[in-house]
Formats: sequence, structure tokens, C-alpha cells
Amino acid sequence: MALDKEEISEKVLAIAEALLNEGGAENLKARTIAEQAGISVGSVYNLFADLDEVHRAVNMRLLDRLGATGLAAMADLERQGVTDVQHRILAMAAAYVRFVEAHPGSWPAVLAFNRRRATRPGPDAYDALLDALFDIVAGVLKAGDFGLDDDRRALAARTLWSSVHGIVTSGYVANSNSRQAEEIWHQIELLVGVFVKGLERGGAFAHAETKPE
Amino acid sequence: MALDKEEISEKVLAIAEALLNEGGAENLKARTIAEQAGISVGSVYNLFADLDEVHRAVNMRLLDRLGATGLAAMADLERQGVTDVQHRILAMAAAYVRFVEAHPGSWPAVLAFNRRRATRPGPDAYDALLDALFDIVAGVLKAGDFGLDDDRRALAARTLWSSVHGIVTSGYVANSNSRQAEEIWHQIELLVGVFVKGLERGGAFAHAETKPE
DNA sequence: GAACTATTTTGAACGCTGTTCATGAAGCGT
DNA sequence: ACGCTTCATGAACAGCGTTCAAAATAGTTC
Repeated sequence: MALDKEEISEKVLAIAEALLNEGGAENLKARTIAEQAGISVGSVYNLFADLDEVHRAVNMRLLDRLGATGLAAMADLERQGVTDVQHRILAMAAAYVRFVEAHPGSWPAVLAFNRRRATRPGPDAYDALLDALFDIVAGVLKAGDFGLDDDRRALAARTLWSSVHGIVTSGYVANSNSRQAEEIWHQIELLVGVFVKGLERGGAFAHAETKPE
Repeated sequence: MALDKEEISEKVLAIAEALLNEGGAENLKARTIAEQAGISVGSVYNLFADLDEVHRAVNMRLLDRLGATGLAAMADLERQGVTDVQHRILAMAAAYVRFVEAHPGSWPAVLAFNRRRATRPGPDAYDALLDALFDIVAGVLKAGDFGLDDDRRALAARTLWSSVHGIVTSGYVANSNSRQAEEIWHQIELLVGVFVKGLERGGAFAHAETKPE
């Protein structure tokens, strides 16, 4: 026998990721996978319950990879002795931007998939991976000496990262390409600058006067 | 004849929006629309070139409605004599959150649709509607007397609004419900507070030291 | 009103999709 | 060699978007 069961699974996932990357979720077809992997349609369903599970598995790999590049970026800065909070957050954001650009089709598919999942059942391994990303940001914020307790620092980390995420994804809704990358980076610089200054100044957690509904 | 051509189109769009709202893009089926509208499948394709055009038309309606509620919220504050920038931005964010909550299925579908569109052709009426939203935010920022020229104010508006958008959409990736709404609002309060303080303090536009790639 | 033309509505039909499952091939212990 | 288990196979099914020849309807002219 040439290939182990797990080896074939990985081959399938690699093919699936490529398909997602070039055509989005609607390009992930059982027959295409089978053909490219040199197996039959039925065998795909032998390895994975359905295409959703294939998609989920691909997403796991992506989230894992994103976490790894984030940690690597932090380790790089550590090695260079960079401790400045703004620097480090910008570096993380840059890593995120590069990652999204490197996965033009499959990363949007992760988001769309997650959105469908929102109505479905309970939490699972997905959230653990996302939380890991937030924890990295929270760790960076901990280094900067704002007067934040753990809860507020966690809130700040989630807020900051969701904002970066929004900038990146909103940015790619529009059309241009090279100019778009610049625009996104300008927005991120502004966001991070304002965020750090706002936290330094303190009082960011004073209760606002307006609440919805 | 009971219904005009345009009346039937609107009926179809109302049905389509309902379908999108309860089941996302994959719930928008030609046969379901036809059945619920009391016409045949072929007639749907007589009114719209394909389902994508139906989806696009629904999205237009949603974006229009979102712009209208945003303007209405601003008009309300004007009537109450509220001029505080932070107040007004929070009110806009609240309007956006309410809108997203009111369209749990169809709004995500707008985003997913936009993402697919990103790889496709040139700009169209979509972008005009999105720009209108940014302009409202930019108008609010103009009232606040930061030392911003038009370009920088526009950048700040896009940054702020993309961030709010990211918080709202990221928030609904996770699971909980009532607690999730609170979390989102806390993040928005923090973001807006930090943003306004950062802009007031000035210097947010100083060049950062790190750039990607 | 009748006859003719233009327009619109219709739903069967086509090709594609995800998914299933009876069938058969392949491994494996004895 | 035999039975037993496990796995790979692809034809078959239901459902999808989309098309288009034919039927129904509307409109026009006498």
C-alpha cells in the first residue's frame, strides 16, 4: 500500500484548502477532491462525514497556522529585544494582514463558516483556537503598564483584535489592490496609535452615558 | 390582473429577504421563492437574471434601510440638541447593532456576498451606499473639533466604522446570546472612548515605526 | 368579436451538486 | 483455503440553478 489513511486525509485537506483558496466555499466539491486525490467520491465520505467536516478541518489547520505565525512574530520581537507595546501590536497586526493576504479565498471561507456555525450547537475546539489568539494580544497588553486588571485587559484585547479584524475584512470588500493594502495599513496604524494613547491616558473605562435599547 | 410587475418583484424580494434571514444564502432557493410568491420558477428568472441578482437586490434594500436608520438616529440626536461627539458615535453604533440584530441571517449574507464580489468586476451602486455610511460618521467627526483635515478625518471615519463593524461581526461568531450583546456593547464603548480620547490628544497620525513586508 | 401578433408565464428537462449504499475487492487471523 | 472484517467503489437518488419550447395571455387591428 502506498499511502496511510492519515496521509490520504492530509492530501485531501491540502487539496480542499487549495480549492477553497481559489474559489471559496462553493468551489469545494466532493467529486473534484476525489478526482485530484486519485480516490473515489465514496472514499471521501469514508474519511470525512460530509463536506462541512472537510471544511472545518481545513479551518482548523488555518487557525493553527495563524496562531503559530502570531507566536513566531512575537518571538522574533522578543529576540530583538523589542518591548514597546505599540510596536508589538503593530507587528501582530502585520502578521495577521500577511496571513489574510496569503489565504485570499480560504480565510474568508473560515469567517463565513463560523457565521453559519453561530446558530448551531455548543462551543468546541474552534473557540479554543480563537481564544489563543486573543491571549497573545492580551499578553502584549500586559507588558505595557496600563492600570488594567485581568478582566479589563481581556476586554481591551478582544476589542483591539476585533477592530483589526474588522479593518482587514472591510478593507477587502472594496476593489483596489495595491492601494487597498496601504489603506488597510494606515487604518491599522491609526487604530493602534489611538488605542495605546487612549489606554495610557486612562479613564477609557469610565461608564459612557448611552446604552442601547 | 391583480399585481403589477414591480409589485411582484417587491413581493419576491420580501420573500427572498425572509428566506435569507432565517437560513442564510443557502436558503435562497428559486423553487421556494416561486412557490411562496404564487408564481412559477421560470417567472422568477423573468424578473431577475439569476439568484445572485435577487440576492444583490435584497442587499441593496438592506443597505438603504441601514443608511436610513443611521440618518434617523442622527436626526433624533440633533432634535435633542446632543452635540457631544462621543455620544453621537455611540448612538450610531447602537443603531448599527440594533440593525444587525434585527437581520440575523440576511446581514451576514450581505457580507458574504460582498466578499465574493471582491474578486469580480468594478465598483457599482454597492460602494455608493457603503460610502454614504462612512460619510455620516465623517460628518459626526467633523463636528468634534479635532485638528483633522478632510483626508485624515475620512481615514479616521473609515477606521472607526470598520472597527465597530469588526466588533459586531466577531461578536456574533461566538455563542452566547444575552451576554454576547453586553460584551459587544462593552467593546464598542471602550473603542469609541479610546478613539475620541486618542484623537483629542492629537498626534495619532504620527508615523509609526513598523511597516509590513 | 375575430384574427393575428407580441408578450409573458409555465414547468418539464438538463446538468450539476452532496450524499448513500449494495456490491465487490482486499486484507487478515487461523 | 476458508471465513470474517474492513474498506473502496461508483451507480443511483434527491435536490439544486437554469433554460427554453410550448402554452396562455395581452394587445392591436380590422
